[in-house]
Amino acid sequence: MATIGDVARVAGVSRSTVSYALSGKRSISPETRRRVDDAIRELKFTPNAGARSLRTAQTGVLGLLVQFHEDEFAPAMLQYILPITETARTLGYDILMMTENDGAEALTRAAESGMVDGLILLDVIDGDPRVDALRATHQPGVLVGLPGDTRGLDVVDLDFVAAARNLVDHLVELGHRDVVLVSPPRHVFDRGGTYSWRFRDAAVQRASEIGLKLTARYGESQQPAIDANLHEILDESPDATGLIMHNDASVAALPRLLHERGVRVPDDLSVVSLYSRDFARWFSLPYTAIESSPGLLGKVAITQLTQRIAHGDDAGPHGTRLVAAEIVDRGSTR
Amino acid sequence: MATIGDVARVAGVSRSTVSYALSGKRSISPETRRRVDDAIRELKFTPNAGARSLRTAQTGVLGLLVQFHEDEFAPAMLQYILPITETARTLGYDILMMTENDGAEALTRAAESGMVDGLILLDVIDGDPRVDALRATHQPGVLVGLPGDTRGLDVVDLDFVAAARNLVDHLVELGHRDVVLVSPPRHVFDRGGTYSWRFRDAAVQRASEIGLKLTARYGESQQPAIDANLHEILDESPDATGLIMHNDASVAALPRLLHERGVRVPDDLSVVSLYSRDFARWFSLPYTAIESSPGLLGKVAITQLTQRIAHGDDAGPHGTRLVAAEIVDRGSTR
DNA sequence: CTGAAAGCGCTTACAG
DNA sequence: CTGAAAGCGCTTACAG
Repeated sequence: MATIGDVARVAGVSRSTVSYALSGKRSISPETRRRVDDAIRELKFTPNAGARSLRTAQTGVLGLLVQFHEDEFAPAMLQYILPITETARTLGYDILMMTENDGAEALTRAAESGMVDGLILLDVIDGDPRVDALRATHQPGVLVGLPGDTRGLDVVDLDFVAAARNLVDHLVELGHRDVVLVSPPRHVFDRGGTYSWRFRDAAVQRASEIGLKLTARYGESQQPAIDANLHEILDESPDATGLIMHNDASVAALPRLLHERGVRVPDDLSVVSLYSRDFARWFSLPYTAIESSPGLLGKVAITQLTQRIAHGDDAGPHGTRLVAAEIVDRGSTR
Repeated sequence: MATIGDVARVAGVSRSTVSYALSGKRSISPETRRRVDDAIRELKFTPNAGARSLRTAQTGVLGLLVQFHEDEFAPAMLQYILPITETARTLGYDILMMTENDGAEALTRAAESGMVDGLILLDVIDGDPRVDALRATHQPGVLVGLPGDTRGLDVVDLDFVAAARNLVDHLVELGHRDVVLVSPPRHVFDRGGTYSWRFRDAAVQRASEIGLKLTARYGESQQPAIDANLHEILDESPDATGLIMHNDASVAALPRLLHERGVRVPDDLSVVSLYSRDFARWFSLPYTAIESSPGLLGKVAITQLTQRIAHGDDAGPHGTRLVAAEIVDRGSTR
């Protein structure tokens, strides 16, 4: 592998000139520039990342901390990972992906060893140990998912409160009076997945405000429990005319299950949910839904993080950005 | 951030002693060791990754090149990414994930800049430009997916030939005489996805050897084309009693579609396929299938790669490892 | 069992 | 417009 010294020798200039030609941080005569460029091309020179990061204390790498919970639906995670990786690259960063169970330890290791310039925490929950680890490192970081205590943190999440209200209003406007909500599994509530109760509590409150009967139930995330749970829920609310699905694994199973029960959508039952366009495509889901916007969330998160890396506290106050909840009408309600 | 010099000062020893205490490459007196360990703990010292990689020319990072084709089923990719990341960590490596469209350029950039010790190419096709780029870098690499020319390469893939034979034999043993195969979309064949024709050609050949009528059809990978395509295929082979699904997106849609058509499995139709246990779980797929073993493939690939990194050509001859195709009986045939 | 020193490949203040 | 030199934080041959 060629070094900057090799390039300097071939071009007949000093190493600093090669470095400045690369960075553009001072002006170079056209003739010198040409010779340097030729030498770089001839030697296929690429600056060594380790040396550069040692000198500049910048790596051009962001650490992405992904966690997989048994009670969550793994394929949904990919929707977030991909746009994050792509947005990062657009801004000149690569992604170091860390999937360890002990996310706090992984985060600390990446930060303390200077492997990354910043950190993205995916699927953050209330009381998430990674958040304490992030605070301890003094590294720039951004959370996707809202914890309880956000002091001093940059956070991005979907506006689940607005999402729940929108869906409730949508059904009420169509004349529904008896609706069932299928939430994430109870275990998600218990371990601090704030999106679960933010959505449910907002739906319950909105329903009571406008006189809708709303029955909130826990869903499941693993077969065969999903099917049994959905059958039970539907059996126990025979008069419900609307169904709000806030559960990835359950809504993915719903089309087949409703077909088995002979329930037609929207003729017999109006169904609304919350998921992304990609998710709808992968699972052939035909329901009107709040767009969960993983691509936008990833983009906002990475943009915020890179500005924090570049400007520190001058990038503005730390805070929470809730992405607006927009409804995509797929005709599954009436 | 504390440096090795800070630790040395606090412990009252030289920097080399701290370094050797860390690496264990020479013996240290118990008393010195204690003082060094105390200082490391006190200062929360973690060696700087950039400095270490500059000195040792080793990064402890592997580059993972992921590609997303429009004609493939994205959620299936996660099955490979996760076990690769986890196996790598077990062996002391982190994963730099690269998803650029121009995979060859990304690979070259990662390798030439010395960001990684080795490369994993996911979903390799025949004529894959990343393979040429890999050869040019002289970096250790492993391919998941079999290209046409494997000279000098370490390759890991599922044994699709054995998989196809197993499934054909399984159906024939049960007495089936007329079977339909749904392959990946035509576009996957055209762009060099060797798994598509390795599986199809082996199935066709095996069928002709043992006198089975086998109709091979192209599937689709995007709705609504998937449904239309499957309906057409089933309509045009009304006498077929068996169905071999070699198409992730189509098989994911099959349970609902068969239900809509009133086709019961296995009473009216025997169905076999090829996917992983995770995939079956995510999509509630009830079909007997060849286990595609993404976890095992990832593990074999990473193990092979790390040995190549450690021992170069002494790690044994370059070659192709085909993972055995095992059938998981889910009772969808008779 | 331990230390002083060289050097990995960059970037950048300093000097001209 | 350009160059010589220092130094980022490690590891390891060399010396004792």
